[in-house]
Amino acid sequence: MKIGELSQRTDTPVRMLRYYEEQGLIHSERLPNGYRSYEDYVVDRVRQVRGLLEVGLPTRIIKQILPCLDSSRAIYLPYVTPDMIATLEHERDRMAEKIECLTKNHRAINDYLDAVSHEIRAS
Amino acid sequence: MKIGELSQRTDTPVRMLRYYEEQGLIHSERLPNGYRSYEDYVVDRVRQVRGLLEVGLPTRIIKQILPCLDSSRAIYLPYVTPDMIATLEHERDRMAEKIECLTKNHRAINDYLDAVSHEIRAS
DNA sequence: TCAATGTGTGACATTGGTGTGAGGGTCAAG
DNA sequence: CTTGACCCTCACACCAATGTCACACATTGA
Repeated sequence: MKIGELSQRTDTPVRMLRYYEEQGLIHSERLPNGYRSYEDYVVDRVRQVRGLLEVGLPTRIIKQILPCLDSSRAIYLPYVTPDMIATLEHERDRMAEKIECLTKNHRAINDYLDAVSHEIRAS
Repeated sequence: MKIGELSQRTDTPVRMLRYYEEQGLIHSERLPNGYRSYEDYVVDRVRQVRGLLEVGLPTRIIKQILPCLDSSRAIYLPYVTPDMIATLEHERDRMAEKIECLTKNHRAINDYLDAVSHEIRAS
């Protein structure tokens, strides 16, 4: 597919798709006329990238961890440096913290909304 | 307490504390000499603010939802505009999405690390 | 063929969170 | 009284993600 379709299917500005490519997060072939051409799996990848960006990971980190999250999961041992392991462990732990924070606040908002709706019903 | 202590206790640059105040996220009294003076509860609030910032919420939104997350939770009905409710519901839903995204990726990293450690043991 | 739409590159602007430094008060300890 | 640590304000700088615009070429449909 071309960039416009990918943009629609991922609800992502074309500008950003080119940026993600520049940052090494997604890959495209080129058609004879120079247009970018994407494989289907890129749709999911873009969604994943956006998700990770939204929870505060910078592209630098996303680029590092993405290969490890590929569903076609063969482990390329040469990639597995102690450095990489450390990064992954660190990011995993940070994710756990974020999950905790979000869960807590999510619950608090929910509780509040519940309380408000009761309040309103009572008035 | 003064800003330096708050900074230490929250592991937050002084610069940022002043910024959060400017954005209306925390509050300080002033000592006679002009120094900021914080109540104890601000420590928790700063931690909460930082947590929310880390998961990608802008200060503008944090400012809106913070009052609803106060543990001393009396509902001030005048604050409860339909607008506000909509914002809260929206942010709550976004949080749920983020939790899902983080959980998925957290698990994937963990699985990967597990697989790697087995791989290493086997080699 | 013409107009509209899509794509390419490149450059510049903006925004939000953050860093940093200047210049100047406050205060406690020596 | 001086020194050093802390605080104040203000301003400028930085970075990453994103927006926007200009200009050119490609494609497609009327």
